[in-house]
Amino acid sequence: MLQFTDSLTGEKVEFTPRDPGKASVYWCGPTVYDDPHLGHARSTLAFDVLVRYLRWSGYEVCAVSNITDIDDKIINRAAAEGSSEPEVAGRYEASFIGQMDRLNVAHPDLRPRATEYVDRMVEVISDLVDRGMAYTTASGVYFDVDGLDDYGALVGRSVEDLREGAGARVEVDDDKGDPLDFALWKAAKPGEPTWDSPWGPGRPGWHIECVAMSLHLLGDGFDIHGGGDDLVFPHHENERAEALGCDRAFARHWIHNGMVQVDGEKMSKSLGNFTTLNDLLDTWDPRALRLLVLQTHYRRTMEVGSTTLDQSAAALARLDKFADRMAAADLPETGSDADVVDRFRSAMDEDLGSPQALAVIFDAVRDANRALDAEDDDTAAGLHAAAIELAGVLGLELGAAAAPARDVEDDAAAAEIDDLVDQRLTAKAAKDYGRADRIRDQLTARGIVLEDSARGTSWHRG
RNA sequence: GCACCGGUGCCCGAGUGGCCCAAGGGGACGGCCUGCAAAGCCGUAAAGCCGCGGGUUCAAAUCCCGCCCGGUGCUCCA
Repeated sequence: MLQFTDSLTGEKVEFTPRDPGKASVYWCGPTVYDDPHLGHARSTLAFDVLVRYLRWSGYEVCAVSNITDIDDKIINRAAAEGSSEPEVAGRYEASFIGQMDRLNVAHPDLRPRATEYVDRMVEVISDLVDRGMAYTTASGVYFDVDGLDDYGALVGRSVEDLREGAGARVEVDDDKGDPLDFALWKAAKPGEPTWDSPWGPGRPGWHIECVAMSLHLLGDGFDIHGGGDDLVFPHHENERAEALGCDRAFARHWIHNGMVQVDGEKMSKSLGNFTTLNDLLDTWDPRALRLLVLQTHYRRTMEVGSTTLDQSAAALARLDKFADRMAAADLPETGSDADVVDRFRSAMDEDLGSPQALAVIFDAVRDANRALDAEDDDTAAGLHAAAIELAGVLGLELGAAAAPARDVEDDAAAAEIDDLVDQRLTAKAAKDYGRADRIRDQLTARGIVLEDSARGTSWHRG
């Protein structure tokens, strides 16, 4: 039985879905104003694994993740580059999806866009106004935090506490009755995209889109709402306030993933330790990043850097070699080793313990290799099947065939290298090892690594 | 400043009262393989006590208090 930490209570809860056998999951997708970064990757991977695991566990899952395609930053970007908001949003939505595809992230069942939900947002806001939970000013419509008993419950702070912090740091907007109140609808400003509303032309505030979309697509009291830790406040707190302000049951459970650090520091553009995902995935196999993410528990802060990526790439290479070795061994067809599967399930059921789950897989790999060495093909087959199946549950496909295609080598250079490799083999056959080694050294100096095997010699760039 | 989260071997990182004299991965070392290597497989060592100082307990990496360090949040960043 799956248990996970519900960030609303901070306690582990047993997952008991609203509808038996079904799981409804919503997590916050990106605001598409720039290329995705490591943080997006980690968060998306975390929920990808959650969804995959729920499915594998037998749940019928409906997974929803949004695209926020209207927002201050998108407007600013469009203005800065002299293009339009839809153009900016479209470009970075495509960028996001493209990078997530490289990471083998399963597409959510539904991927709603904020701009497609403005009417429904207006409905939610109207409801809040009718119920006296929100008020109108010249600059827009604001949510009245005092109307809700447990505002601050998600972030674990009292209204007074939050107000103190807000008063200390935030410019209080004259229009707002309380510094904690937040905009549901922003009145139109020159040059900004606008939609019609009962309060005049304008655009939706933040937070509101996720409420409109999640409740519409998954229904009241859906199971799990997730996102990065940094969204807990104010984003998720405010979403919750909006839904509860309408007297509607919101997410039954909340799951938040930890942040990413680079070299022990906050990852940010200004620190210059920031690699775009795109560049990173050009340099490392996307599966190495997934493996790295899985090796850290999802709630913890994790370290990403060239060192840790290299380490994961090495581990991945071992898994690929394992898969290839077993595939070549012509093992009997068999199901996954039941004990390994059980241990994997125990690990994942315990707050999605992917690090331990991975340990189970690595143990199976070692044991399968040992079994194959001992010519115990039946044992090897069951362990191999389990390792492949369970890695798949985590979104990892193994084997050289699963690795991304390398850049096509320059034909002339490749032909020359092939020729040298042949010459070396000839020398070896003649037991002229001095010459064979000189050729190998020459190739090594060019960054070419040779691998001899019973089937001949292959080479790759080191 | 306030709040929350974290500090575990050379590195990444599990573990949150006894099953821990602490998983797994990387690296190191040794063996097998090889003409020798590389790759691969197997194995071994490595934390003198899990940031520092107190305390609770029969028992703590795990709970409490203080301190140091890192991160996140405090109006729009996953």
